[in-house]
Amino acid sequence: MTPPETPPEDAAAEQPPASLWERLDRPAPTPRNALTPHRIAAAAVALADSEGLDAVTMRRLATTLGVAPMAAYRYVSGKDELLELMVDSVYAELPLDRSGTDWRATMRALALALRAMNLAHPWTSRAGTFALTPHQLAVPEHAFAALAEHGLDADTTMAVFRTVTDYVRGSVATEVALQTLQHEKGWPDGDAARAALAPRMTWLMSTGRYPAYHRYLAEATRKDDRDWQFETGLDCVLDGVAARLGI
Amino acid sequence: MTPPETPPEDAAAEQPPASLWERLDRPAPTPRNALTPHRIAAAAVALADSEGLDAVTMRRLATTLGVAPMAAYRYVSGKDELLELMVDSVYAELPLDRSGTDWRATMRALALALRAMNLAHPWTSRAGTFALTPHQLAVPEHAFAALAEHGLDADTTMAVFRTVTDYVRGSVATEVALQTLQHEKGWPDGDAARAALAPRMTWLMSTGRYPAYHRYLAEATRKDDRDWQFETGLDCVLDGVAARLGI
DNA sequence: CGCTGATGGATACAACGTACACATCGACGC
DNA sequence: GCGTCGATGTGTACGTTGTATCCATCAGCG
Repeated sequence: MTPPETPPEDAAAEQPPASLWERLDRPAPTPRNALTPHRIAAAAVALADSEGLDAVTMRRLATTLGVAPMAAYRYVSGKDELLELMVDSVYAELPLDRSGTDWRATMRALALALRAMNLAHPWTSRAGTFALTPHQLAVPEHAFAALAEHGLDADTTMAVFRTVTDYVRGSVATEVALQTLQHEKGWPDGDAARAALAPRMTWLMSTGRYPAYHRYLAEATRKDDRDWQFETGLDCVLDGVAARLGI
Repeated sequence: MTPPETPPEDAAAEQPPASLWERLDRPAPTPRNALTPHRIAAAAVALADSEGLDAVTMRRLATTLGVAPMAAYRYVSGKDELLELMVDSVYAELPLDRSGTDWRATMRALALALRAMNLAHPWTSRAGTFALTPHQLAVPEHAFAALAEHGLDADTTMAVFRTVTDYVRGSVATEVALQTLQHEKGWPDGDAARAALAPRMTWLMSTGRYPAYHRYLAEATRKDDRDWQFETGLDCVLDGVAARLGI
């Protein structure tokens, strides 16, 4: 969308315009009582948590900060950077304690933590595909450290990491999509959701094109046990990784 | 967002207003030379394929159809339904040939087909989280049929399906996010992307907080071999499923 | 005390989704 | 043959969004 990035660097410094994260690290030139990237991010995250990502509007955000609509643009180049900031601030909460346990326990704990994070902030699975922020980078760092002692080459290490986290990402995306739908339609639980979806589902089943799925609907008993579903899949993935890599 | 759905049903029929998919099945009451859901979906998909999901605007769409901005609303209740239609029409292309091969070959082929679909239509990983359309339902149906003969209970069957497809979804989401970024910034390949991201990355590495990741950057040789990455992870997942379920 | 650079405010614009009322056209009963 | 009617597409309009641009204000320093 934006043209290939040609900042006007004829005037003063010739370094690129000090990326968001560099600016963030210096302690703010004039610490009045005012706006900071952290305050902005915190407000945006709170808004997204309570009313969904669509409620995060530059104007809404400015209102909750008690500030004019354009004020935040002093700290964030646009909405994209705001989203990066939000995602990074959520990743900052991830518990990455490097206990002395083995790689499998570490990866399993990481997977559970990532899922918990995504369920607490459901909008991350829509916003945070890949942003390369400091706290996001801490995740592979953490995993690589745990995997380092097994003599895997770099590519295989990454493959292990990606396999596990990609499963988590996909699983959580599915889960969050359903949870979000339930939430915004006001269905209290899985039964209510199924009741609301029943007409559509009944019609689909009446076409006779989905006999196996029909059987599933009739026989399944853990349709709402998301924890079991997630961990069953996760253990399969970890088994597979362990077996294929001989660790 | 929308109030809990109270269609005005005092007038004529008292059945719910004939869902999108029911309307789609009857061959269209007056087949003039005109707009149909299929034409609309095809135009929208073409637009999204060539210029990204953000280019799919009710107005843009109307223009490419040679029609007034509001015309499509006769066939689609709003943009959400348009997205459903788009996603369904893309799933319709999925090759789901039920060859006589075993479950593992079927699931592997399904995973590869899903990935190919998502790479051909990168916007699906942003739009199509869970929509319950006819052609989407055909995917679990296909998988369940292949898994039926192994005596798994319904919940376990679903777990197998979800484990594999969730891995695919997550993996493809990562891949597409990067590909999209590259595309919209105009970077021709992975090296160009790394070059463009170098300032940010250099700064991150210079903090010294990511030694393991730094080592990965230096040593990895298959950073751009997405096929290898995907299939390695996929085979891990399939191994794990097979081992844990004894099949 | 007056200057300067940083901070926030005000105004404005194009583009978006979509509600609503209107025009037009094909088909069918008389 | 003709008038009627329902289905299909048009025109206009409103509220909301992201953001560019210019202006007011204030802190801190000489």
